[in-house]
Amino acid sequence: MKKSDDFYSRVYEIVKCIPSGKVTTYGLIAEFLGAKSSSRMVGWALNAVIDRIDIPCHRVVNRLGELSGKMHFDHPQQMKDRLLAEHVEFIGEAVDLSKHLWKPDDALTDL
DNA sequence: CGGGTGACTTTAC
DNA sequence: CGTAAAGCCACCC
Repeated sequence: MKKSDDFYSRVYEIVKCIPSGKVTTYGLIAEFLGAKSSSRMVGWALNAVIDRIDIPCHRVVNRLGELSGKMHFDHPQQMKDRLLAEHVEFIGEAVDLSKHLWKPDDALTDL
């Protein structure tokens, strides 16, 4: 495996590294990749792999912790349901980032 | 190269 | 809270 293929591949690698019970944001991933303004591409990249269980797209939320991508799931409720199953606490419809925010930097330890 | 796109973000009304 | 618009950038054709 290469450490850097494309922007997309990097997104997948990072998302796959998100530990259970943790979530991250599009902006954080994009920023980590060096293109903080390409946060949209992060979500778009996930949409291309939404079918791959290898990539827990449900652990990626917007900067407020809202499940902005749930609408793209076959069953939107599943996104929140999965997070709840991973002991992720919610504040209304948003994840409690103050307790479950994960940074790509933490992946460096494993990569 | 250029145009279209988007699961973002920010500002504004 | 809602919608709108702009900025922004990588990918695809």
